[in-house]
Amino acid sequence: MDAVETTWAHQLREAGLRVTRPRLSVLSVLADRPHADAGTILTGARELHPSLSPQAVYGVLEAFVAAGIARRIEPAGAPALFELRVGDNHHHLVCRSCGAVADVDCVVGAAPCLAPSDAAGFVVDEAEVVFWGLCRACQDRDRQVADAAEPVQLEEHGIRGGAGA
Amino acid sequence: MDAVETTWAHQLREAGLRVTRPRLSVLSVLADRPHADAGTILTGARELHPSLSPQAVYGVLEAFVAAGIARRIEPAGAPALFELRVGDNHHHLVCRSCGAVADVDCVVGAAPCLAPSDAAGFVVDEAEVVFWGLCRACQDRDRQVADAAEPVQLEEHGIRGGAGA
DNA sequence: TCCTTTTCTTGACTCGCTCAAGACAAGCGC
DNA sequence: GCGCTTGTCTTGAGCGAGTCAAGAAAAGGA
Repeated sequence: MDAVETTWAHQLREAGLRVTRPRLSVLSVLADRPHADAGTILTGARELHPSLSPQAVYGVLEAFVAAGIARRIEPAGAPALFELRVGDNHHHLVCRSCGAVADVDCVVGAAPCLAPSDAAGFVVDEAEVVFWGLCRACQDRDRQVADAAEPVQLEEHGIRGGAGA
Repeated sequence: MDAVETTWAHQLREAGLRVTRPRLSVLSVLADRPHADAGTILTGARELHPSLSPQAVYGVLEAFVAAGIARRIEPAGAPALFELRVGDNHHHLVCRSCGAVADVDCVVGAAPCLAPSDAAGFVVDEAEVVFWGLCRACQDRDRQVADAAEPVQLEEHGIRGGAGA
């Protein structure tokens, strides 16, 4: 176990979790790729632990989320993504075209960073903010396509319709 | 066809869609129940059109969303919900316990009503805000359970963990 | 009324995820 | 270092939401 794995092992024990190879593999993948989905995590973790099963990944991720080591985000129309960045209060930018996700720092800092104008009797503990748009790579690609063939509709980027918010 | 259906028929034609019984049935259910999922819509619409197929409902809803008649919302961990309220700029309150959804007016009004502090090269066109919490009914039920048996953890309400936003 | 085009029905299928049972291994006490 | 307890992982089945494709049916203009 190298220095990084020792740190992770310590973090797992701190959270009351046992230190196992599947867990270290998943941590390694998550550290490499923030915002990975379960499938990506499985593929990556299998490079370190070839016999790893999909169910083990789901179990590990659930344990991480419960222990506060990882955070689960679920953009509409996409499988759940997982990230190690927890504890701070940040939001996400999601590309409508390729699904790329980027972090945005919250200007307020503490959760919930927003309060609804009228809570309709709800006790609100979290405000989840997702910014939908087009990432730089997809903008560039669109420009190239538009230059090559004039009559191109930008409409096709809509993963979903809906009013803005 | 009654007066309400005539209005809907007009709205469908305005949007360039043909007027069909499945579409009128779905509109009727959506008018009755804002924030209904595809299954609920199917069940409701079958009261008016018994032979309606699930795929027809998906097709109708997709056509409505594309035409701007309906809006699709997808709270994390729940099937997609549909609502007729479009065009204005509002957000949603979601109950972690029972999944109930309520509308909240946006104080800003125009989309996107928020701008990320650093857009990381993204062109943002929409900010989606979901407030997570506990609805009044679930709060009441919890209080009753807590009164009946003292040592009750409120933890079990978490549909998902994760840091606040 | 006919004809074209859109829409709906039928049926098979994919994907993301969950559940259950038994095998396995981490880590504690000795 | 060894055995035991208990949490974790593997194996395999299954579920719900949603998609895809092809042919039948119906809307609506000529």
